[in-house]
Amino acid sequence: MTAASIRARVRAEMTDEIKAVARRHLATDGANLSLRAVARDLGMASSAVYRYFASRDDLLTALIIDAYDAVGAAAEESARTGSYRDRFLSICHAVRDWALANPHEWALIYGSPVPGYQAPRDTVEPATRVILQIGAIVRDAALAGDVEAGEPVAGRLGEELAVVAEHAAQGAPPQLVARSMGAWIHLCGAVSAELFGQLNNTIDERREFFDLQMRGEAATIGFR
Amino acid sequence: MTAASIRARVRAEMTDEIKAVARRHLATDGANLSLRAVARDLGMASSAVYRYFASRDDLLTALIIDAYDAVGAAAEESARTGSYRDRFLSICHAVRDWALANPHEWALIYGSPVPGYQAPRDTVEPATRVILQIGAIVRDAALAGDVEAGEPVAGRLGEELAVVAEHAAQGAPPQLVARSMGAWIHLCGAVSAELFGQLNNTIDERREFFDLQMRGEAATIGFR
DNA sequence: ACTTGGCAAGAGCAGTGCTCTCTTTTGTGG
DNA sequence: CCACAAAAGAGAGCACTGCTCTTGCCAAGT
Repeated sequence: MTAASIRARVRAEMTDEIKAVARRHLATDGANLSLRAVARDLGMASSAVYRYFASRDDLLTALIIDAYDAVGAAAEESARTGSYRDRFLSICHAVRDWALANPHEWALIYGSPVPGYQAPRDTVEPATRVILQIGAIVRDAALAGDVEAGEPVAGRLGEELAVVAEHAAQGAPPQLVARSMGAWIHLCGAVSAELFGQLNNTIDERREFFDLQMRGEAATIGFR
Repeated sequence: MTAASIRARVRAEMTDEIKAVARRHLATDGANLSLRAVARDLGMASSAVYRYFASRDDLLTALIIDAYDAVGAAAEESARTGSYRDRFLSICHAVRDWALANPHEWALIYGSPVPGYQAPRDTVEPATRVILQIGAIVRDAALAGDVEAGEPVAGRLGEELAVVAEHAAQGAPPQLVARSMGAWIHLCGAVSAELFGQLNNTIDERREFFDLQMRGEAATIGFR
């Protein structure tokens, strides 16, 4: 094995270790992650961490990308069988389950953006994994005639949606893209509401309530 | 006027001034508000601010309460005329408009909670103003027969919803309470998605898209 | 006139992100 | 095998943060 690859592998392992410890800190301290504390946990000087991440924001960005990938993978692993409606609901619950298991990482990607933090280009592609899956399901359902297309969307919004449809769900009617995005937004809102405490002292049957909302979205989308 | 009330008035003015400057800082620096920077802007020592707010969290709490009150007031000032459906949509747009005008305050109350920050009791009552209004509209619509009740919700969730209905929207069928809460959650999700950049490079016709989503929720609720 | 209570200021502590310099390690080409 | 260059780590230091404690001051009330 060449030297470069040995170095690279050790470096990658160290990078992963830093991220792992940072994730652990995230779970207790939340988004205001202390690079020095992470370094202490690793038994190294804080300045050494800067060999691996140019800044605290860079470390956060790495965690954000990982989180997007993780929730995207969780959604992809959810059931691919059953009716299109069932697949949609399956994805919804997979996302919620992942969020409940990793609440701080959810907050990192779907909570308020860190001030001054500008999402780098690297984050936009992993961020789209879930919505693309929902889009694909709805598109397939549309092609199979298993979803009602409904009224087209007029005006400039309609044109925009047509562009989005072409890029992200080729073959799907624009109005279906809009309803899919609406469902995705509602999904994010429902998970955030649950995680951020807006249901406290009001709803305890969270899974059922979430399920009810997503069934509502399935109906709005128009699954048959 | 007695001395005590003079003192109290001056103190209240100072408190308001601190909050005003803090709000200004919030708009530029985001949620990681620097008490020292606020104090500098006010030309006073940072320790002096502690005469008015016991901690940075206390100052944030005060801003949070004000924000809840402001968005609640904005919703209450929105149109009280027209059909129940129109009133619902009017509230939705009022909330969105307020959020667009005060994005950082929106992030403060509906973004990820500040780590280690536990919402005090004082915040729960102002936090309910908007959803209570939506609940009242839907309840009135139900009593007027202007909304379809739809299928009742079974199981423990149904019981919980009945309790919520009794407390917050007396006379409304529990399933309508559920759908109202779902609409409110979707509303929050839609505003957050727009403010937190999830629509960037995808949808520019934000108002139209939001309107489309809220009309969908109006249909889900069952307004006639 | 005098006391007292609220207010402000300043120093100080422990922590932070980040940079700079210096030293040690380490993989490798001669 | 060994000298060398590149990579990695360590430590001090800067400017900043939240918060506390002590000191001084000034005005209001007896």
